Order: sequence, then structure tokens, then C-alpha cells
Amino acid sequence: MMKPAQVVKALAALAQPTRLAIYRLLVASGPEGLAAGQIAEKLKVSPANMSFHFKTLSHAGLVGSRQDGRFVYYAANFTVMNGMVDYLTENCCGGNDAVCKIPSKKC
Amino acid sequence: MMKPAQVVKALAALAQPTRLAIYRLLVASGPEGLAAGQIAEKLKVSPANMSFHFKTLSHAGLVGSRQDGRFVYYAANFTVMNGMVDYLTENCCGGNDAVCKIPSKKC
DNA sequence: ATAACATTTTAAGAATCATTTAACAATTGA
DNA sequence: TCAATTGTTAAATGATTCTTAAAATGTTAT
Repeated sequence: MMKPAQVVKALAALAQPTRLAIYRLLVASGPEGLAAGQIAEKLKVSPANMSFHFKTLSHAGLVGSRQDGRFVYYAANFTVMNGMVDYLTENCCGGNDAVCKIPSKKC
Repeated sequence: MMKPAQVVKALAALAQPTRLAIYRLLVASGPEGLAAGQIAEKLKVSPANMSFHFKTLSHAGLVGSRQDGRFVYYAANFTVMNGMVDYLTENCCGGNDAVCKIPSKKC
């Protein structure tokens, strides 16, 4: 189970319009990911601001990066998001199945 | 599907140690919820600060409240969290099942 | 080497957020 | 009614965050 501080960091990383949009683009792009510049262009964000947001997402463990030539490719890492959801729904509904409103969760 | 701004608001509401702890207590407490004072005592948070955080969680749609005598009971509302998770995982892995790493999600 | 390209770093300013204190409602019981 | 209990609101302060601009790093092509 993730530690609270790490969950907070992941939630905070996603709680920003630009970063949320970045993350969703990467989620939809699969393991190959996208180059920083492609995302910047698509979202109309300056390179410097892009880097700032990537650092936050990286530091939270939500994305990884690899360098390919002069491009840097970013890709979503689902481990942290899965952990985040598990943390939020842990022990949900006090163990009462009948009452549980979380799909894919057996309370 | 939720609007981005609402998702950001929900994520931001949970991206704070005290509020995350509050929410988890409520998730585990089921539909009956807990009185504000019980949570404040358990988490060692001042009433004023507690109210501040409740307002944030309420405004994000993550919790609801009802008055019972002189107590105010708060309870988790799972709709927004489910919507949040759906939003994050929408179109995940570019539709490639084999690669998907999200349990309970059929890409 | 030199220039062009892709991204990161640094520094600065404005905006937002969390916490505390004190004062304010609302409900119950004497 | 009066006092005690429960919780909210408002104002003030300190800390964090977002954005921009400028300079710097690393990579490729000429």
C-alpha cells in the first residue's frame, strides 16, 4: 500500500489543468509515449512551462521519460495511479458489499 | 464524462494530507458517515480548520452532509471519485488490451 | 567547429492555499 | 431564558504554486 505522502503528491500532480491534460494524452498514447514538443504543441504550452509540469509528474512517479536523439519521450506509468485508486478505496463502505458504489471493487 | 475543471477540483480536494485522511475515514464509514467532531478528534484537527477542509471536499462533490441534532454528519459520495477515475483512464493504452496495466479496465 | 534544434534550469512576480485566532450561528438541556 | 455544546465564518499571515523570460545544456546536421 502506498504511503499517504506519495498519494498526496500524485493527486497534487494531477490536480492542475495542464498536467491533467498531459497525463491523459500520455495515457491514451500507450507505452511508446510522446515527445515533449509534440505535447507542448498540442496543448499550446511553452517549452519551459512544459518542463516544469513534466518534472512534477515525474517526481510523483506518474510518468517516465527516455531520450531518443534530441527528443525526450514521456510515457504514463500506471503503477502509481493504480496505487492511488487502491489507497482511496481501501476498506470502502466498511466492508458492506451491498452498499458499495465502487465498480470493480469488492468491499 | 466529467468536465476537466470538475476533475481538477476533485483531485485538488484530495491532494492535501488532512483532507485525504478525512476522505478515507468517510470511505471506510459507509453511507452513515461520521460527525464532524468525531473526525476532528480522531485526526487532531481544530474545528475551524476542519470546517475549512469540509467545505473544500463538499464543493468538489466528494462528500455530503446532514444535520442530526447538534451534530453534522459527513459521508463520502463515490460518484465523483468514480468519475474521476474514469476520466483518468479514458481511452487508456490507446485501446491496446495486451498492454493495459489498469486492473478492472478493458482498454 | 559552428549553427540549429529540443529541452531544461534559474530567477522573479502574481496568484492561490493552509492555518490560526476570534467572533458568530444553531441546537439542546437546565 | 441562560448557558453549554457543536460547528461555521471571516480576517490575517506565511507558505506554496504557476507562469514567464532569459540563460544554459545536450544533441544533431552542415
